[in-house]
Amino acid sequence: MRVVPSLTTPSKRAPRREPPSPKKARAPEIPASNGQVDGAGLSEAEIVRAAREIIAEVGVQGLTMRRLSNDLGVALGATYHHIATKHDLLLLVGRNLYSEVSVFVEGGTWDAKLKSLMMNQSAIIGRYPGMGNFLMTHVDELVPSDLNKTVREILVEVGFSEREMTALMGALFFYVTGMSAGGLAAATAKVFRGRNMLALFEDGLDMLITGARVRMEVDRKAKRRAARP
Amino acid sequence: MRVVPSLTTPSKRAPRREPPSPKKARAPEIPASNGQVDGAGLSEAEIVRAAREIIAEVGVQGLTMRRLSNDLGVALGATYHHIATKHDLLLLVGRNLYSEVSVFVEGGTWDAKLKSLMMNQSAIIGRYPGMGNFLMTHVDELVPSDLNKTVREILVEVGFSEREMTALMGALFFYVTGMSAGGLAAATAKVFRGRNMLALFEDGLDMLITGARVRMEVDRKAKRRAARP
DNA sequence: ACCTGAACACCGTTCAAGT
DNA sequence: ACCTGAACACCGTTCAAGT
Repeated sequence: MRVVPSLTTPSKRAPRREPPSPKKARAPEIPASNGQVDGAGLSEAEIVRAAREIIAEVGVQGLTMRRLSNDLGVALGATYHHIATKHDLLLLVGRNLYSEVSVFVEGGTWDAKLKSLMMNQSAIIGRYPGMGNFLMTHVDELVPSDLNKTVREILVEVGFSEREMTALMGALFFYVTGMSAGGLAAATAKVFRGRNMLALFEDGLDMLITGARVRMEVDRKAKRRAARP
Repeated sequence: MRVVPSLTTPSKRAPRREPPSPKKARAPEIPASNGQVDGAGLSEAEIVRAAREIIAEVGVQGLTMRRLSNDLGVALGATYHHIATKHDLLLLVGRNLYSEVSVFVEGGTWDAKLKSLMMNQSAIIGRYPGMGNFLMTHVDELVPSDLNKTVREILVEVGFSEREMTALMGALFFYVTGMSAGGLAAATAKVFRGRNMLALFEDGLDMLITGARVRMEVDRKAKRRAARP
């Protein structure tokens, strides 16, 4: 799975991309009043879309500002006119991915909802090799995300204290993102020798949620007792 | 904390390292019968030690094969004569770190032992910026480690089933390593706005272990019931 | 404002040549 | 066997110059 850049790979570069066409071949449209026609000129959204495509194919490591520009049909400098650094671009991609996770929340009970959300997140991030890794190291630059808010609402409603909630959210984030980044991807991993990685992922998730429930209930009881005279 | 390579940093390189001295200044010793005197000539162990030093100072990103060679007082090619790739070097460093985690296990009960082990791991890995991140993505190339075996023994002894154990170990790994890599490092992170990151780390750990205990006990009872006529 | 072409200062990795 | 010097094929980022 992992490409070790060594003797075995004579040239890392793909056979050769199509030469930089003088723009995306698209019907010339009447310039809209906002001055930004869909597809005419580079837009942040278009760059992010192209970046996602590349990452899905060759991972974050394979995403190169040059290759990105090539796919967009522009010179390297043009891309840099819209995005300051590769780091910024990955941040945009990350936010873009998170916005897709919380669209549909399945399940009735809070834990079912939470679980579906997390499985969803892992599935989406897992599709983009190297992204989980990046997200992990840059949590602080990525929140608050929509997903974050959604999870928060679910937990507050069932009576989680701020402290327990924060702990659970942190644990969930690192477990899910880490699994998507490292474990789930390598299905043949020997760490969890035995079977089905997805089943193991679910087991761990259940474990975490169970622990959170127990602690939450203990916390609740303690509060009720304190409230009684 | 994070160095964004941009305008603000005119030159990423440090002021200038000492010029490559014609070898580590050390007393010439009688060549031992195994042909490998301590410090004479490069050894894998010495390279790993130097690499750890650099990573501790400037992170995995700052670890450069050139800088490493410079610190070792040899040419770039010399380092490559002992280590095939940077990837391999990081693997060696990772294993080296893990070997230090499981040296002392504190606590009497299994969960206390487990917790001390995990806190220990997080402390060690947290000292080497970027390592957690690397370990995360290369779990499969790093096990079985001593730490892995130690944890396994603890869990088997208290009666964890293979399945529950694997799930817990996976969850622990990603939680602890992820936290060390992303959350714990950025003490000023807004994600866990509020307070003490270390306390939150402990809360999450407790949550995870609690969940594991509950599931383990349920599993045990089910087995006992099945055994009864 | 937006884009091109070309450069700068790095990387990891390889390799002929020396001892 | 072990090491040096120098190269190769990349990177991310910048920037004068064009339109």
